[in-house]
Amino acid sequence: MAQKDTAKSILNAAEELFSEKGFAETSLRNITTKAGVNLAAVNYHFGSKKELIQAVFARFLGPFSESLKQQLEQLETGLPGKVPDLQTLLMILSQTALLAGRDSPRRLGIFMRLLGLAYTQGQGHLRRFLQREYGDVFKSYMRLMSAATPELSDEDRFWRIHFMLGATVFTLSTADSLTAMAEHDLGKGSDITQVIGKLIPFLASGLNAPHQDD
Amino acid sequence: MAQKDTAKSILNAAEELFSEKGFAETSLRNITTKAGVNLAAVNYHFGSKKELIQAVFARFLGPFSESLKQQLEQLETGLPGKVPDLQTLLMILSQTALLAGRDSPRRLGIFMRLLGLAYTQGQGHLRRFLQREYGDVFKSYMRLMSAATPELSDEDRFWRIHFMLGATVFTLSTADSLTAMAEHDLGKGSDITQVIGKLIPFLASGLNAPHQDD
DNA sequence: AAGTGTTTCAAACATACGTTTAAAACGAAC
DNA sequence: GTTCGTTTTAAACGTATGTTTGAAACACTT
Repeated sequence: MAQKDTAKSILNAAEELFSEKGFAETSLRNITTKAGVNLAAVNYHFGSKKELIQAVFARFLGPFSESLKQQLEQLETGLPGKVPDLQTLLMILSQTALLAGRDSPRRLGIFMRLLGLAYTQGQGHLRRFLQREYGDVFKSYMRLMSAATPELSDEDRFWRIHFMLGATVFTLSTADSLTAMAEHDLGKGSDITQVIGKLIPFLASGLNAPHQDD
Repeated sequence: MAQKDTAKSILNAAEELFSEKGFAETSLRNITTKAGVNLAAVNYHFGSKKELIQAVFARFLGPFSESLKQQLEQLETGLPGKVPDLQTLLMILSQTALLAGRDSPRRLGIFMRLLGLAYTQGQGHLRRFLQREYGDVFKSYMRLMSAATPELSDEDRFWRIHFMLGATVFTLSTADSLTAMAEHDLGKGSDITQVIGKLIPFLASGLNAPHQDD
């Protein structure tokens, strides 16, 4: 193993272990053992466990948000003044995500699980980090989303977008257990691309559901 | 405080702290301090931290699953041979959940957050515990769900039900942060009952979305 | 009021954690 | 081949955790 590989091995091991067990339940000793490096290497290369967690997110979200930003700019210059189509917007997001996790088929699932953890688990520093680093692209996407659903009230749109977010994060993050269940119950497994293919019509239909008074 | 209150105070404190910070991040000292009881009380009353976690779930899920079982039996004897209606099934579930958390308005959100943690966080013992204790009612409900959506393929139904589950757990578990966001962004907050009111049409519409080939 | 089983308590236990240290090993430049 | 900055290593540090202990306090029956 060459010298620069240490940091990368740590990131690989951390990414996998965090997604399996959560942040607090994964010790630096777990990580360094799995990575085959010395315990002190984490603090040497990343400073602290918190910064390692952020680095794991940055390695995925950096390329992802960069790629998404490009796609969105391309969309806006391609159709100047035109309103984007909802299904298209969803497709762009899923394609970008699939592209960012293309190294291995499990990668996207792993990262979705991390994203879910970031939401549910304490880790206030992580939320602040994500907001600070990637808040802008997120807002851009939301603006387009609003333009694509002009018939929705702001309130309905707000809630339905979060319903979508929940369905996506939850199912993609547990995709491997779910495909195992599907395999067992129905004799039909699915890879993550197929799950996304099933997810999009569900989301599009839910987002466009008729308004219902309380 | 009377003597029997110790166990109850511990459960109350644990429920809240677990939902805020996760299981591993919440120490027994956190819990006993907040509960105003001695540290050793947890091990005396519950045996171990693991068993305390299970007890927190049992306190909510026991009444909930009992009540749901009753409702389902009532539904089947009320309409013998008849197929249940989807919207009705969703309503029953949400009403039962709201009823089980009626002590305080925050209770259901807190518990949903715990449920989300149970899924994402390691805690293998918890999943086994939940499966063993409440697997039967869950399966009954699923059977009715299948009967209510005969036009869906088993595969589509399987996935869409999990999409629903994800949207529900995610949004209800983060309901308080989301209502705060909604209040800030739109000037309109919502309590959890209203969120459920918005959720149900979204779910029903998503579940009945037209099938789309991969 | 004495006796008995239950519950509380302060203190200590062993263990695991994240982090720091100082020396050793390494790699590239001269 | 020596030097110098970088990286790795083994060991230790201080702190926090879950759990156990044995004595004290309590509630109830007789």
